[in-house]
This record gives sequence, C-alpha cells and structure tokens, in this order.
Amino acid sequence: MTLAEKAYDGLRHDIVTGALKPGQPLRMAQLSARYDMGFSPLREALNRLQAERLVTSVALKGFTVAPLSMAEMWDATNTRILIEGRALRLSIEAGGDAWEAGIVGALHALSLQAARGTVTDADARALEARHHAFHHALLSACGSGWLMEFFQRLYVEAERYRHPMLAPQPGEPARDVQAEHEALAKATLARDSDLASALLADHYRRTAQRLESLMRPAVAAQ
Amino acid sequence: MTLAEKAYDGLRHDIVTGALKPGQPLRMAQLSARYDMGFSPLREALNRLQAERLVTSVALKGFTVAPLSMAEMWDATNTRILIEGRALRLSIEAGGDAWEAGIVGALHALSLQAARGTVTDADARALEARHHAFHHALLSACGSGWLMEFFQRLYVEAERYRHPMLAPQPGEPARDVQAEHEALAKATLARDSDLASALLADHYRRTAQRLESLMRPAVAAQ
DNA sequence: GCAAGCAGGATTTTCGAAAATCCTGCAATT
DNA sequence: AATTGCAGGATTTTCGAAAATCCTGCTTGC
Repeated sequence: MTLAEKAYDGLRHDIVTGALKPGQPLRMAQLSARYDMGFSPLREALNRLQAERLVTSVALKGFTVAPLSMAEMWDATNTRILIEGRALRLSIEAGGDAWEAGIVGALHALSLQAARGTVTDADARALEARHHAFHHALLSACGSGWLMEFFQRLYVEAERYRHPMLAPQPGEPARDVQAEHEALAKATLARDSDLASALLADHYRRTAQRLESLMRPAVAAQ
Repeated sequence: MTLAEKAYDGLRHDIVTGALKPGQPLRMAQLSARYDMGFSPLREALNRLQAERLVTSVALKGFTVAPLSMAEMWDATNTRILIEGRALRLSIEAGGDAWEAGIVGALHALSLQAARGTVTDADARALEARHHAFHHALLSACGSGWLMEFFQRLYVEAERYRHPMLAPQPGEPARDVQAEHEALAKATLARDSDLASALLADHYRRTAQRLESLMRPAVAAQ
C-alpha cells in the first residue's frame, strides 16, 4: 500500500468520524506531522477527496473539511432514496441465489455485531463495516455500476451525519434498527419490490428525522 | 490558475475528446512533455480524474484512460434518465422567472451555434458548451446539489461516447436534434412534468441507440 | 483619523532528484 | 525444452527545497 493510499484512508476516516471537523482548514504542515509523511502523498489524497466532495479547496489557499448542513443532509437522504430505490428494484428483478445468500449472510453478521454492543472503537468500526456490507448486499445484483457508485458516495456522506449520533442518547427510546433491517431483508427476499423500497425509504427518512432532532441544537449553536 | 488545474482541464478535455484513447497508459514522462510541466501537478490532476472514473490507476503501475463499453454506455444512459428525470420534475415544481429565462436564453444560444454549423474545432467546443448549458439550465432549479453533481458526472461520461459521432455520418438521415431540444423546452416551460421527462428520456435513449449502431462495429473491431 | 501601500512571515504549489518498485530478457538449472 | 532466478533498465512514488502567492500588521501620506 502506497503512502498516498494510507493518507487517503486516514483522512477519509478522520473526516467521516469527525476527528477533523467540518469547516476546519487542513494545513499541510499539520497533516504532514499527523500522518507522518511528506506533502506529495497528502496532496494526492486531498485531491481525490476533493473530487468526492469530502474536502473543498481554493487555489493557493489550501484545503478545508467540507461543511455539513441540515439542508444537505436532507438532499443526500432524498437522493439516496431515489438511487437505492431503483437499485433495489433492479436487484430484486435480477438477483440469483448468490445474491440472496449474500443478504442473509450480511444480515446475520450485522446482527451478531449489533447484539455484541458497541463498547470499543473497534466495535464501532466493525458495526459500521457490517452495516455497509448489508446495504451493499441488498443492491449488489442491480447490474449498474453507476447506481452502485452513487450509492457509495451517498453512503459515505450519510456516515458523516450518522456518526455523531452513534452513541445511544440517554432518555431517548432506543430505536429498533435491527428490526427494520430484518423487515427490509424479508421483503427483499420475498421479491416484494414495492414493500422493500418503501421500507428502505422509511429507514432513511427515520434516520434523517432523528438526526435532525438531535443535531438541530448543535448546528444552531455553531 | 494553478498548473494542477491546467493539467486537470487539459487531461479531461483530451480524454473526453478521445485524443487520449480509452485503455491507453498514461506515462508520467509522456504527460510531462505533452503538457509542459513537472510530475506534481499532473499527479494531482490524475488523482482527481481517478475519483471521477475518467482514469483508472493501479498502485506502482500508473494511470490509464478508463475504458469504454456499450454496457457502460447503456448504464450511464439509464442512470441519466433516472437522475435527470427527477431533477427536471423538481425544477418544474420550483423554478421561477429566472429559471425560465435561463432556459429560453440557453436554447437560443444553442440554436444560433447549431445553425452556424460545426466547421472549426472552436465551433465544436462552443456547441458542446452551449448544449451542456441548455441541459444544465433545465435542471438548475431542482434545488438538489447531489442530483446536479450526478448530472455533471454522467454528462461528462456521455460526452466521451458522443464525441466520436459528432461529425455527421454520410448516408445517415440527419436527426433533428434541435427540434427535440425545442419540444423539451416547450414542455418544460408549460410545466408539463410527464411530457417533459418523457421527452428527455427519449432524447437520451435515441442518442444511445444511434451511438450503439455507430459504435458497434468499432467496438467489435477493437 | 483613515485608507493605501508595502515589508515580512506563513502557506501553498512546483520542481528535480532520490528511493522504491516493477518489468523485460537472458542465463542457469532441472 | 521449460521453469526459475536475477541483473539492468524503465517507471512510479516520495521527499526536501525552491518558487510563487497570500495574509498580517505596520508605516506613510493625505
């Protein structure tokens, strides 16, 4: 693995998890010390991230972490529903045994990790990876590289918003996200396109609403 | 404008127009001579283009121009219809006077250039720019940054396929593309969402079909 | 007092060379 | 004859310094 790839993974992770905060300027000297490498691999990583809209840049003034906003979160949510809704329908039409097996396996792996609870940072990472794998498995038979690419882009974007609320809030009724995943998988495997895409849309809308109520004060404060 | 931006624009243009052919390896020494600059700005540009899927790269083996295929062209076409169909409907709901004026103006500018004919390379560039501006104007009131971003990505992708067939083929009936644009603008300004998105889908499907019949032999040959 | 202009430092951008890795073709061995 | 191993060259990747640009705070002139 080249240094540029390490830089890309590290920066991406630190932006998504919020270790590097939205709007924060990214100084080359600071990044060079943080990731222990020269400017060249960092600049390459930053350029890739800029193309993915995770960082912004102004010529001769450097890079900053791309900002977050409620409007953008809703835009990402609605666009996700459009993209993934289509991809899910296509998958349901085209998916074979391997696709079904992938969904069942990913759901099982996800529920194991969810039951285990999130105590360490490694747990959080594993849960996130399996959550992503499950949603990926649902769409994986759609046959469209572009839909999958846009799914990935929006998934990362959503992760940025989702991360701050991963820790369960005191006094909030714990939402049974696992039950939603199971219902979604069930409808999908039953090849019920309408129900499955409705459940998927609800899943995202509910997450967005919860995010909004949670982040409204934080955003207003900043 | 920094050298990295010049490199990005130049590479992007040369890939889209086919001056750099699909699958062709991009050697640093060769690019350095072609664009008259050192490695650093070129690598930055290549990393951005990689994130946009216009070039592919393998660690320690360098960059190559991303390949084209008929399957990918149809995928891009169908995804475009999904994305732009939604964006057009949203625009029709939300667009105001400035949006309407933008469409009328862009259509007029496009028809002027189309009537002028494509004799020089500058003509081709102007026609392309105005064609893009027209399609952009149609969607510009949709209010979704993500839909617009995906529109841009797919537009560039489509341009790669469209370019080889820009020169009118001898013996082919000249398709009245301008009439299609006018009908599309008319339906849009009349706020007829269903008709407008149907016309848009037809517009793209027709282009794709023509491309397929034109490129089938070329792709088979290679 | 206030705006314009300018030094000085900070920061980004670019270059040229060094380091690391990969590919090719040949030789040695089985 | 076929395969493995290796030298040599080609290529990519990375570094460290130089060049270019931007920002800050001061001075100067009105």
